[in-house]
Amino acid sequence: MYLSRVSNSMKVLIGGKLKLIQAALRLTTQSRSLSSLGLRELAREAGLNPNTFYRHFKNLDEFGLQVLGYIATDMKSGVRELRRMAESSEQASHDTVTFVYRYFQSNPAATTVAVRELHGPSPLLRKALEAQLNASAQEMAEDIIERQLVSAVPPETIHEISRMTIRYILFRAMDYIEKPEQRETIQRETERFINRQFRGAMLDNLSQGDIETLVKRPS
Amino acid sequence: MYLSRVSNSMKVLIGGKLKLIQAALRLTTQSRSLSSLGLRELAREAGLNPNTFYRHFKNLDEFGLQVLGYIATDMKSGVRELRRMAESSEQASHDTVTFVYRYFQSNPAATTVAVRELHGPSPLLRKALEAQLNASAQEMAEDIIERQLVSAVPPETIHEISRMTIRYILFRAMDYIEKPEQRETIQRETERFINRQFRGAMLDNLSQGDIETLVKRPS
DNA sequence: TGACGAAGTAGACAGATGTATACTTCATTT
DNA sequence: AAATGAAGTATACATCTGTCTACTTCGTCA
Repeated sequence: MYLSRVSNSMKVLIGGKLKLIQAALRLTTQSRSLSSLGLRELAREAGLNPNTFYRHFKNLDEFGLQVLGYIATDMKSGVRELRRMAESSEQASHDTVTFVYRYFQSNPAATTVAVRELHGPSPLLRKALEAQLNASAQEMAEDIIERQLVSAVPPETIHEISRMTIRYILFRAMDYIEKPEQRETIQRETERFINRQFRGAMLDNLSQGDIETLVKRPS
Repeated sequence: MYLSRVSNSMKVLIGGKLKLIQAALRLTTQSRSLSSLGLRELAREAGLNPNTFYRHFKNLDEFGLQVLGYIATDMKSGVRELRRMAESSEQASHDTVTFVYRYFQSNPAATTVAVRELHGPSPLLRKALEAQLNASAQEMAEDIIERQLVSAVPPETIHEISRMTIRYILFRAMDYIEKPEQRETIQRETERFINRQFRGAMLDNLSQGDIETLVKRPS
Protein backbone atom coordinates (compact mmCIF):
# COMPACT_ATOMS: atom_id res chain seq x y z
CA MET A 1 0.00 0.00 0.00
CA TYR A 2 1.07 3.52 -0.67
CA LEU A 3 1.36 5.35 2.58
CA SER A 4 2.86 8.67 3.37
CA ARG A 5 6.57 8.77 3.69
CA VAL A 6 6.46 10.35 7.12
CA SER A 7 4.97 7.41 8.90
CA ASN A 8 3.34 4.21 7.82
CA SER A 9 1.70 3.31 11.09
CA MET A 10 -0.36 6.51 11.02
CA LYS A 11 -2.01 5.33 7.80
CA VAL A 12 -2.03 8.66 6.02
CA LEU A 13 -3.67 7.89 2.73
CA ILE A 14 -2.25 8.89 -0.62
CA GLY A 15 -2.66 7.84 -4.23
CA GLY A 16 -5.61 6.01 -5.73
CA LYS A 17 -7.05 4.86 -2.44
CA LEU A 18 -7.43 8.44 -1.29
CA LYS A 19 -8.77 9.50 -4.66
CA LEU A 20 -11.47 6.84 -4.52
CA ILE A 21 -12.55 7.81 -1.02
CA GLN A 22 -12.67 11.47 -1.91
CA ALA A 23 -14.66 10.63 -5.02
CA ALA A 24 -17.17 8.83 -2.83
CA LEU A 25 -17.50 11.86 -0.56
CA ARG A 26 -17.98 14.12 -3.56
CA LEU A 27 -20.67 11.93 -5.08
CA THR A 28 -22.45 11.46 -1.80
CA THR A 29 -22.66 15.14 -1.09
CA GLN A 30 -24.22 15.93 -4.40
CA SER A 31 -27.05 13.48 -4.40
CA ARG A 32 -26.10 9.88 -3.84
CA SER A 33 -26.14 7.50 -0.95
CA LEU A 34 -22.86 5.83 -0.02
CA SER A 35 -24.23 2.32 -0.17
CA SER A 36 -25.63 2.89 -3.64
CA LEU A 37 -22.39 3.92 -5.27
CA GLY A 38 -21.00 1.71 -8.00
CA LEU A 39 -17.43 0.64 -8.39
CA ARG A 40 -17.18 2.00 -11.91
CA GLU A 41 -18.90 5.20 -10.96
CA LEU A 42 -16.35 5.72 -8.23
CA ALA A 43 -13.41 5.03 -10.53
CA ARG A 44 -14.79 7.39 -13.16
CA GLU A 45 -15.20 10.19 -10.63
CA ALA A 46 -11.71 9.53 -9.31
CA GLY A 47 -10.23 9.50 -12.80
CA LEU A 48 -8.97 5.95 -12.45
CA ASN A 49 -9.40 2.64 -14.17
CA PRO A 50 -12.25 0.61 -12.65
CA ASN A 51 -9.93 -2.23 -11.79
CA THR A 52 -7.78 -0.04 -9.62
CA PHE A 53 -10.56 -0.37 -7.07
CA TYR A 54 -9.59 -3.99 -6.49
CA ARG A 55 -6.04 -3.05 -5.64
CA HIS A 56 -7.31 -1.29 -2.53
CA PHE A 57 -10.63 -2.84 -1.53
CA LYS A 58 -12.01 -6.34 -1.54
CA ASN A 59 -15.57 -5.22 -2.23
CA LEU A 60 -17.94 -2.29 -1.80
CA ASP A 61 -18.77 -3.14 1.81
CA GLU A 62 -15.15 -2.92 2.82
CA PHE A 63 -14.91 0.30 0.89
CA GLY A 64 -17.83 1.77 2.82
CA LEU A 65 -16.19 0.92 6.12
CA GLN A 66 -12.95 2.56 5.06
CA VAL A 67 -14.82 5.71 4.08
CA LEU A 68 -16.39 5.79 7.52
CA GLY A 69 -12.99 5.29 9.07
CA TYR A 70 -11.67 8.16 7.03
CA ILE A 71 -14.34 10.60 8.10
CA ALA A 72 -14.12 9.36 11.68
CA THR A 73 -10.44 10.20 11.85
CA ASP A 74 -11.19 13.49 10.23
CA MET A 75 -13.91 14.38 12.67
CA LYS A 76 -12.17 13.30 15.82
CA SER A 77 -9.36 15.75 15.31
CA GLY A 78 -11.95 18.50 15.03
CA VAL A 79 -14.08 17.48 17.97
CA ARG A 80 -11.12 17.43 20.31
CA GLU A 81 -10.65 21.14 19.82
CA LEU A 82 -14.07 21.99 21.14
CA ARG A 83 -13.39 20.68 24.60
CA ARG A 84 -12.12 23.12 27.18
CA MET A 85 -14.06 25.95 25.67
CA ALA A 86 -16.86 26.76 28.04
CA GLU A 87 -17.24 27.92 31.60
CA SER A 88 -20.83 28.09 32.71
CA SER A 89 -23.52 25.73 31.47
CA GLU A 90 -25.15 28.39 29.30
CA GLN A 91 -21.96 29.55 27.72
CA ALA A 92 -21.02 25.93 27.23
CA SER A 93 -23.99 25.18 25.04
CA HIS A 94 -23.59 28.37 23.05
CA ASP A 95 -19.91 28.02 22.30
CA THR A 96 -20.00 24.31 21.72
CA VAL A 97 -22.95 24.55 19.37
CA THR A 98 -21.32 27.32 17.41
CA PHE A 99 -18.16 25.37 17.06
CA VAL A 100 -19.76 22.08 16.13
CA TYR A 101 -21.93 23.59 13.42
CA ARG A 102 -19.00 25.48 11.97
CA TYR A 103 -17.15 22.24 11.84
CA PHE A 104 -19.95 20.41 10.09
CA GLN A 105 -20.28 23.28 7.69
CA SER A 106 -16.66 22.98 6.63
CA ASN A 107 -16.96 19.21 6.21
CA PRO A 108 -20.25 18.84 4.38
CA ALA A 109 -19.38 15.59 2.66
CA ALA A 110 -18.47 13.73 5.80
CA THR A 111 -21.54 15.07 7.56
CA THR A 112 -23.87 14.05 4.78
CA VAL A 113 -22.44 10.56 4.64
CA ALA A 114 -22.82 10.15 8.38
CA VAL A 115 -26.44 11.27 8.44
CA ARG A 116 -27.41 9.15 5.46
CA GLU A 117 -25.78 5.95 6.60
CA LEU A 118 -26.86 6.16 10.22
CA HIS A 119 -30.29 5.05 9.08
CA GLY A 120 -29.18 3.65 5.76
CA PRO A 121 -29.67 0.18 4.36
CA SER A 122 -26.36 -1.36 5.38
CA PRO A 123 -26.40 -2.86 8.90
CA LEU A 124 -22.62 -2.94 8.86
CA LEU A 125 -22.23 0.78 8.30
CA ARG A 126 -25.06 1.59 10.69
CA LYS A 127 -23.43 -0.33 13.49
CA ALA A 128 -20.08 1.31 12.87
CA LEU A 129 -21.57 4.78 12.86
CA GLU A 130 -23.64 4.18 15.95
CA ALA A 131 -20.57 3.08 17.87
CA GLN A 132 -18.80 6.23 16.81
CA LEU A 133 -21.66 8.48 17.82
CA ASN A 134 -21.87 6.81 21.20
CA ALA A 135 -18.18 7.39 21.68
CA SER A 136 -18.66 11.08 20.97
CA ALA A 137 -21.59 11.22 23.37
CA GLN A 138 -19.50 9.50 26.00
CA GLU A 139 -16.77 12.08 25.59
CA MET A 140 -19.26 14.91 25.79
CA ALA A 141 -20.86 13.52 28.92
CA GLU A 142 -17.58 12.90 30.69
CA ASP A 143 -16.48 16.37 29.85
CA ILE A 144 -19.64 17.87 31.32
CA ILE A 145 -19.40 15.77 34.46
CA GLU A 146 -15.72 16.40 34.94
CA ARG A 147 -16.18 20.12 34.78
CA GLN A 148 -19.31 20.04 36.90
CA LEU A 149 -21.24 22.12 34.41
CA VAL A 150 -24.60 20.79 35.54
CA SER A 151 -23.93 19.29 38.90
CA ALA A 152 -27.61 19.11 39.80
CA VAL A 153 -28.16 16.33 37.27
CA PRO A 154 -27.04 12.72 37.90
CA PRO A 155 -24.30 11.27 35.67
CA GLU A 156 -26.50 8.67 33.99
CA THR A 157 -28.91 11.39 32.95
CA ILE A 158 -26.07 13.45 31.55
CA HIS A 159 -25.01 10.49 29.45
CA GLU A 160 -28.53 10.05 28.19
CA ILE A 161 -28.93 13.68 27.26
CA SER A 162 -25.54 13.67 25.59
CA ARG A 163 -26.56 10.80 23.35
CA MET A 164 -29.73 12.60 22.36
CA THR A 165 -27.93 15.86 21.75
CA ILE A 166 -25.24 14.38 19.54
CA ARG A 167 -27.89 12.86 17.31
CA TYR A 168 -30.01 15.97 17.28
CA ILE A 169 -27.09 18.10 16.18
CA LEU A 170 -26.08 15.65 13.50
CA PHE A 171 -29.52 15.75 11.92
CA ARG A 172 -29.81 19.48 12.09
CA ALA A 173 -26.37 19.77 10.55
CA MET A 174 -27.86 18.70 7.21
CA ASP A 175 -30.20 21.67 7.19
CA TYR A 176 -27.46 23.89 8.51
CA ILE A 177 -25.28 23.02 5.55
CA GLU A 178 -27.96 23.25 2.91
CA LYS A 179 -29.94 26.26 4.09
CA PRO A 180 -27.60 29.14 4.91
CA GLU A 181 -30.46 31.50 5.62
CA GLN A 182 -31.65 29.27 8.46
CA ARG A 183 -28.32 28.90 10.17
CA GLU A 184 -28.91 31.33 12.99
CA THR A 185 -32.32 29.87 13.64
CA ILE A 186 -31.00 26.34 13.73
CA GLN A 187 -28.21 27.30 16.06
CA ARG A 188 -30.54 29.04 18.49
CA GLU A 189 -33.01 26.18 18.40
CA THR A 190 -30.22 23.77 19.18
CA GLU A 191 -29.12 25.81 22.15
CA ARG A 192 -32.66 25.91 23.46
CA PHE A 193 -32.89 22.16 22.93
CA ILE A 194 -29.85 21.52 25.07
CA ASN A 195 -30.74 23.97 27.79
CA ARG A 196 -34.26 22.64 28.09
CA GLN A 197 -33.02 19.08 28.34
CA PHE A 198 -30.67 19.85 31.19
CA ARG A 199 -33.01 22.21 32.97
CA GLY A 200 -35.89 19.82 32.57
CA ALA A 201 -33.69 17.07 33.95
CA MET A 202 -33.12 19.11 37.09
CA LEU A 203 -36.82 18.77 37.75
CA ASP A 204 -36.92 15.02 37.04
CA ASN A 205 -37.92 14.00 40.54
CA LEU A 206 -40.49 16.70 41.09
CA SER A 207 -44.18 16.16 40.45
CA GLN A 208 -46.07 18.19 37.92
CA GLY A 209 -47.88 20.02 40.73
CA ASP A 210 -44.63 20.96 42.46
CA ILE A 211 -43.29 22.48 39.29
CA GLU A 212 -46.37 24.53 38.55
CA THR A 213 -46.37 26.14 41.97
CA LEU A 214 -42.62 26.60 41.74
CA VAL A 215 -42.77 28.38 38.41
CA LYS A 216 -45.71 30.56 39.29
CA ARG A 217 -44.17 31.73 42.55
CA PRO A 218 -42.73 35.20 42.06
CA SER A 219 -39.00 35.21 42.65
CA MET B 1 -56.37 3.48 -13.88
CA TYR B 2 -57.87 0.70 -11.89
CA LEU B 3 -59.49 2.09 -8.80
CA SER B 4 -61.74 0.49 -6.31
CA ARG B 5 -65.32 0.15 -7.27
CA VAL B 6 -66.57 1.97 -4.19
CA SER B 7 -65.20 5.35 -5.10
CA ASN B 8 -62.75 6.65 -7.61
CA SER B 9 -62.14 10.00 -5.99
CA MET B 10 -60.84 8.32 -2.85
CA LYS B 11 -58.07 6.74 -4.88
CA VAL B 12 -58.11 3.34 -3.22
CA LEU B 13 -55.40 1.47 -5.03
CA ILE B 14 -55.82 -1.98 -6.50
CA GLY B 15 -54.06 -4.12 -9.06
CA GLY B 16 -50.53 -3.72 -10.32
CA LYS B 17 -50.04 -0.23 -9.00
CA LEU B 18 -50.70 -1.40 -5.47
CA LYS B 19 -48.55 -4.48 -5.98
CA LEU B 20 -45.61 -2.35 -7.08
CA ILE B 21 -45.90 0.00 -4.13
CA GLN B 22 -46.16 -2.87 -1.69
CA ALA B 23 -43.17 -4.50 -3.33
CA ALA B 24 -41.21 -1.30 -2.75
CA LEU B 25 -42.17 -1.28 0.92
CA ARG B 26 -41.17 -4.92 1.27
CA LEU B 27 -37.79 -4.39 -0.35
CA THR B 28 -37.11 -1.23 1.59
CA THR B 29 -37.78 -2.84 4.93
CA GLN B 30 -35.35 -5.64 4.33
CA SER B 31 -32.30 -3.72 3.38
CA ARG B 32 -32.75 -1.30 0.52
CA SER B 33 -33.24 2.42 0.18
CA LEU B 34 -36.28 3.60 -1.73
CA SER B 35 -34.34 5.77 -4.11
CA SER B 36 -32.03 2.92 -5.02
CA LEU B 37 -34.71 0.51 -6.14
CA GLY B 38 -34.72 -0.55 -9.76
CA LEU B 39 -37.71 -0.78 -12.00
CA ARG B 40 -37.08 -4.40 -12.89
CA GLU B 41 -36.36 -5.30 -9.30
CA LEU B 42 -39.71 -3.86 -8.32
CA ALA B 43 -41.58 -5.68 -11.03
CA ARG B 44 -39.89 -8.96 -10.12
CA GLU B 45 -40.81 -8.58 -6.46
CA ALA B 46 -44.36 -7.68 -7.45
CA GLY B 47 -44.62 -10.64 -9.80
CA LEU B 48 -45.26 -8.44 -12.81
CA ASN B 49 -43.73 -7.74 -16.16
CA PRO B 50 -41.18 -4.91 -16.00
CA ASN B 51 -43.09 -2.84 -18.50
CA THR B 52 -46.21 -2.82 -16.38
CA PHE B 53 -44.38 -0.19 -14.37
CA TYR B 54 -44.82 2.30 -17.19
CA ARG B 55 -48.56 1.84 -17.17
CA HIS B 56 -48.68 3.43 -13.74
CA PHE B 57 -45.65 5.65 -13.34
CA LYS B 58 -43.72 7.95 -15.62
CA ASN B 59 -40.39 7.30 -13.94
CA LEU B 60 -38.84 6.26 -10.65
CA ASP B 61 -39.10 9.73 -9.14
CA GLU B 62 -42.81 9.84 -9.62
CA PHE B 63 -43.00 6.34 -8.21
CA GLY B 64 -41.17 7.46 -5.07
CA LEU B 65 -43.61 10.29 -4.54
CA GLN B 66 -46.56 7.96 -4.89
CA VAL B 67 -45.06 5.61 -2.33
CA LEU B 68 -44.71 8.50 0.08
CA GLY B 69 -48.30 9.48 -0.62
CA TYR B 70 -49.36 5.95 0.11
CA ILE B 71 -47.65 5.76 3.46
CA ALA B 72 -48.80 9.27 4.31
CA THR B 73 -52.42 8.27 3.85
CA ASP B 74 -51.75 5.16 5.80
CA MET B 75 -50.18 6.99 8.70
CA LYS B 76 -52.65 9.80 8.94
CA SER B 77 -55.50 7.44 9.65
CA GLY B 78 -53.45 6.00 12.50
CA VAL B 79 -52.30 9.28 13.95
CA ARG B 80 -55.80 10.63 14.19
CA GLU B 81 -56.68 7.92 16.66
CA LEU B 82 -54.10 9.01 19.15
CA ARG B 83 -55.65 12.37 19.75
CA ARG B 84 -58.08 12.73 22.64
CA MET B 85 -56.23 10.19 24.69
CA ALA B 86 -54.55 12.06 27.47
CA GLU B 87 -55.58 14.21 30.38
CA SER B 88 -52.60 15.56 32.28
CA SER B 89 -49.29 16.44 30.68
CA GLU B 90 -47.54 13.40 32.13
CA GLN B 91 -50.22 10.95 31.17
CA ALA B 92 -50.31 12.60 27.78
CA SER B 93 -46.72 11.83 27.01
CA HIS B 94 -46.96 8.29 28.34
CA ASP B 95 -50.07 7.30 26.45
CA THR B 96 -49.18 9.09 23.28
CA VAL B 97 -45.70 7.60 23.17
CA THR B 98 -47.02 4.11 23.78
CA PHE B 99 -49.53 4.50 21.01
CA VAL B 100 -47.18 6.01 18.48
CA TYR B 101 -44.52 3.37 18.93
CA ARG B 102 -47.10 0.59 18.70
CA TYR B 103 -48.24 2.15 15.49
CA PHE B 104 -44.74 2.33 14.04
CA GLN B 105 -44.13 -1.23 15.11
CA SER B 106 -47.10 -2.46 13.14
CA ASN B 107 -46.06 -0.47 10.07
CA PRO B 108 -42.35 -1.14 9.88
CA ALA B 109 -42.05 -0.67 6.15
CA ALA B 110 -43.60 2.77 6.06
CA THR B 111 -41.53 3.83 9.05
CA THR B 112 -38.30 2.65 7.52
CA VAL B 113 -38.99 4.41 4.26
CA ALA B 114 -39.78 7.64 6.06
CA VAL B 115 -36.61 7.61 8.15
CA ARG B 116 -34.39 6.70 5.22
CA GLU B 117 -35.74 9.24 2.79
CA LEU B 118 -35.96 12.13 5.23
CA HIS B 119 -32.20 12.46 4.90
CA GLY B 120 -31.91 10.52 1.68
CA PRO B 121 -30.41 11.56 -1.61
CA SER B 122 -33.56 12.75 -3.37
CA PRO B 123 -34.41 16.40 -2.67
CA LEU B 124 -37.90 15.81 -4.00
CA LEU B 125 -38.72 13.09 -1.51
CA ARG B 126 -37.01 14.93 1.30
CA LYS B 127 -39.11 18.00 0.76
CA ALA B 128 -42.31 15.98 0.60
CA LEU B 129 -41.50 14.14 3.80
CA GLU B 130 -40.51 17.25 5.65
CA ALA B 131 -43.79 18.90 4.80
CA GLN B 132 -45.61 15.90 6.11
CA LEU B 133 -43.67 15.81 9.35
CA ASN B 134 -44.30 19.49 9.90
CA ALA B 135 -47.99 18.91 9.39
CA SER B 136 -47.93 16.21 12.05
CA ALA B 137 -46.03 18.49 14.41
CA GLN B 138 -48.54 21.23 13.77
CA GLU B 139 -51.38 18.90 14.68
CA MET B 140 -49.60 17.79 17.81
CA ALA B 141 -48.92 21.33 18.91
CA GLU B 142 -52.45 22.52 18.29
CA ASP B 143 -53.78 19.59 20.20
CA ILE B 144 -51.57 20.37 23.18
CA ILE B 145 -52.48 24.04 23.13
CA GLU B 146 -56.17 23.42 22.67
CA ARG B 147 -56.32 21.13 25.64
CA GLN B 148 -54.09 23.37 27.73
CA LEU B 149 -51.83 20.49 28.67
CA VAL B 150 -48.86 22.74 29.34
CA SER B 151 -50.35 26.17 29.72
CA ALA B 152 -47.19 27.60 31.26
CA VAL B 153 -45.36 27.40 27.91
CA PRO B 154 -46.02 29.87 25.08
CA PRO B 155 -47.58 28.52 21.85
CA GLU B 156 -44.54 29.14 19.64
CA THR B 157 -42.41 27.08 22.02
CA ILE B 158 -44.95 24.31 21.97
CA HIS B 159 -44.75 24.24 18.20
CA GLU B 160 -40.98 24.11 18.32
CA ILE B 161 -40.91 21.28 20.81
CA SER B 162 -43.52 19.40 18.79
CA ARG B 163 -41.35 19.57 15.71
CA MET B 164 -38.37 18.25 17.63
CA THR B 165 -40.39 15.52 19.26
CA ILE B 166 -41.92 14.22 16.06
CA ARG B 167 -38.46 13.83 14.57
CA TYR B 168 -37.01 12.29 17.68
CA ILE B 169 -39.72 9.67 17.81
CA LEU B 170 -39.34 8.87 14.14
CA PHE B 171 -35.64 8.15 14.51
CA ARG B 172 -36.08 6.10 17.61
CA ALA B 173 -38.81 4.14 15.89
CA MET B 174 -36.16 2.43 13.77
CA ASP B 175 -34.48 1.01 16.86
CA TYR B 176 -37.84 0.26 18.39
CA ILE B 177 -38.75 -1.89 15.42
CA GLU B 178 -35.43 -3.64 15.09
CA LYS B 179 -34.48 -4.21 18.71
CA PRO B 180 -37.39 -5.69 20.62
CA GLU B 181 -35.37 -6.06 23.80
CA GLN B 182 -34.83 -2.31 23.94
CA ARG B 183 -38.43 -1.30 23.47
CA GLU B 184 -39.21 -0.48 27.06
CA THR B 185 -36.00 1.48 27.37
CA ILE B 186 -36.68 3.48 24.23
CA GLN B 187 -40.20 4.24 25.30
CA ARG B 188 -39.12 5.47 28.71
CA GLU B 189 -36.31 7.54 27.24
CA THR B 190 -38.75 9.14 24.86
CA GLU B 191 -41.12 10.04 27.66
CA ARG B 192 -38.26 11.60 29.60
CA PHE B 193 -37.24 13.48 26.47
CA ILE B 194 -40.66 15.03 26.08
CA ASN B 195 -41.14 15.83 29.74
CA ARG B 196 -37.74 17.45 30.00
CA GLN B 197 -38.37 19.57 26.94
CA PHE B 198 -41.63 20.94 28.28
CA ARG B 199 -40.45 21.30 31.84
CA GLY B 200 -37.24 22.92 30.71
CA ALA B 201 -39.28 25.28 28.56
CA MET B 202 -41.18 26.42 31.63
CA LEU B 203 -37.89 27.76 32.91
CA ASP B 204 -36.94 29.46 29.64
CA ASN B 205 -36.99 32.98 30.99
CA LEU B 206 -35.26 32.23 34.25
CA SER B 207 -31.53 32.69 34.71
CA GLN B 208 -29.26 29.81 35.61
CA GLY B 209 -28.85 31.21 39.11
CA ASP B 210 -32.60 31.46 39.67
CA ILE B 211 -33.06 27.84 38.76
CA GLU B 212 -30.32 26.57 41.00
CA THR B 213 -31.74 28.27 44.05
CA LEU B 214 -35.22 27.17 43.04
CA VAL B 215 -34.27 23.52 42.75
CA LYS B 216 -32.23 23.43 45.90
CA ARG B 217 -34.93 25.04 48.02
CA PRO B 218 -36.70 22.35 50.04
CA SER B 219 -40.36 22.13 49.10
C1' DT C 1 21.64 -2.26 -10.98
C1' DG C 2 18.42 -5.48 -11.09
C1' DA C 3 14.60 -7.85 -9.07
C1' DC C 4 10.42 -7.80 -6.70
C1' DG C 5 5.99 -6.42 -5.66
C1' DA C 6 2.46 -3.01 -5.38
C1' DA C 7 -0.33 0.34 -8.17
C1' DG C 8 -2.45 1.17 -12.25
C1' DT C 9 -4.19 -0.13 -17.15
C1' DA C 10 -6.48 -2.69 -21.12
C1' DG C 11 -9.76 -5.63 -22.93
C1' DA C 12 -13.26 -8.91 -22.51
C1' DC C 13 -17.19 -11.53 -20.34
C1' DA C 14 -21.91 -12.55 -18.56
C1' DG C 15 -25.54 -10.55 -16.50
C1' DA C 16 -28.67 -6.77 -15.20
C1' DT C 17 -30.87 -2.42 -16.19
C1' DG C 18 -33.99 1.24 -18.43
C1' DT C 19 -36.66 1.83 -22.32
C1' DA C 20 -39.08 1.35 -26.92
C1' DT C 21 -42.40 -1.11 -29.95
C1' DA C 22 -45.84 -4.23 -30.74
C1' DC C 23 -48.95 -7.56 -29.06
C1' DT C 24 -52.74 -9.66 -25.94
C1' DT C 25 -56.27 -9.68 -22.30
C1' DC C 26 -60.23 -8.02 -20.29
C1' DA C 27 -63.54 -4.84 -17.90
C1' DT C 28 -66.62 -0.88 -18.84
C1' DT C 29 -69.60 1.66 -21.64
C1' DT C 30 -72.87 2.39 -25.04
C1' DA D 1 -72.69 -7.53 -28.64
C1' DA D 2 -69.21 -4.56 -30.33
C1' DA D 3 -66.03 -1.09 -29.32
C1' DT D 4 -62.85 1.27 -26.68
C1' DG D 5 -59.07 1.82 -23.96
C1' DA D 6 -56.50 0.67 -19.85
C1' DA D 7 -53.67 -3.10 -17.76
C1' DG D 8 -50.53 -6.44 -18.54
C1' DT D 9 -47.11 -9.22 -21.64
C1' DA D 10 -43.27 -10.51 -25.05
C1' DT D 11 -39.30 -9.45 -27.38
C1' DA D 12 -35.50 -6.77 -28.43
C1' DC D 13 -31.60 -3.35 -27.89
C1' DA D 14 -28.10 -0.35 -26.27
C1' DT D 15 -25.88 0.60 -22.09
C1' DC D 16 -24.11 -0.11 -17.71
C1' DT D 17 -22.37 -3.03 -14.08
C1' DG D 18 -19.03 -6.25 -11.36
C1' DT D 19 -15.40 -9.21 -12.14
C1' DC D 20 -11.71 -12.03 -14.47
C1' DT D 21 -7.09 -12.44 -16.77
C1' DA D 22 -3.20 -10.50 -18.56
C1' DC D 23 -0.25 -6.62 -19.25
C1' DT D 24 2.49 -2.30 -17.97
C1' DT D 25 4.53 1.22 -14.90
C1' DC D 26 7.24 2.50 -11.18
C1' DG D 27 9.05 2.99 -6.41
C1' DT D 28 11.86 0.27 -2.90
C1' DC D 29 15.37 -2.39 -1.34
C1' DA D 30 18.93 -5.92 -1.59
